[in-house]
Amino acid sequence: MRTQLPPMPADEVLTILSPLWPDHRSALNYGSCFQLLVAVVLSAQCTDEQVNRVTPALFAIYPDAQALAGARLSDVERLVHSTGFYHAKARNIIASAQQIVHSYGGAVPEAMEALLSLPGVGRKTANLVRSVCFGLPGIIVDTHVLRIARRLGIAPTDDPAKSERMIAASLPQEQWTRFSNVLNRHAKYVCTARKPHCAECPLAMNCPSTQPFDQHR
DNA sequence: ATCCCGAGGG
DNA sequence: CCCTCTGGAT
Repeated sequence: MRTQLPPMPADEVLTILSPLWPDHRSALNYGSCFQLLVAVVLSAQCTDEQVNRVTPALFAIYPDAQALAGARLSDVERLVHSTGFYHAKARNIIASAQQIVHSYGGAVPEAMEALLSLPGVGRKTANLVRSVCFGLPGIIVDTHVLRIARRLGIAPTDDPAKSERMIAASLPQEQWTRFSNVLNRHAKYVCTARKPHCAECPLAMNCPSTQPFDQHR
């Protein structure tokens, strides 16, 4: 009964949504590239707001890689507890800090392979840090971008790595970062996971996932 | 009760 | 590819 629409071209989606989300800076609070890296690692399965609640105390005690590299696990665990996955996150940010100090002279590296070698840093975190700190292009596939790209038919997959490749292939490199940030915002606030606000979405008319009276995956 | 601004391990 | 890790939001 539902008419199946073809997927919208990625550049067309970006053209329509871009004016609606002019402010594309991260909602995370940080005072340096290292602090951003830590904040992004902490944001896994957690809201930015919750991360921003714990980072002031964390960064007051451990402002840089040097300081965090010498931290005690139990102290860091207590500080990041409310962000969830606290054991792994605490262990990972300490180990990453140690690796940054010992292998990269205390500065966050910009090479993709170097970032991916840091414990707790995957493609999403690496692409975001490269984008914000170094102005390098990358598709930042978080759960929001993954969901909206799937719904729009731009990247019909649940595999983030595959999604990243599909989106990258459908856009010129100079639009990668902008696409990531605009789609993240739109997915977070309009094309939401639980109850998408299709009535307020300028793409609804051409979206393969829009159903009569809303309601869908 | 179920889901969520990831990554690592089996 | 699947599973697990966690607290907080809904």
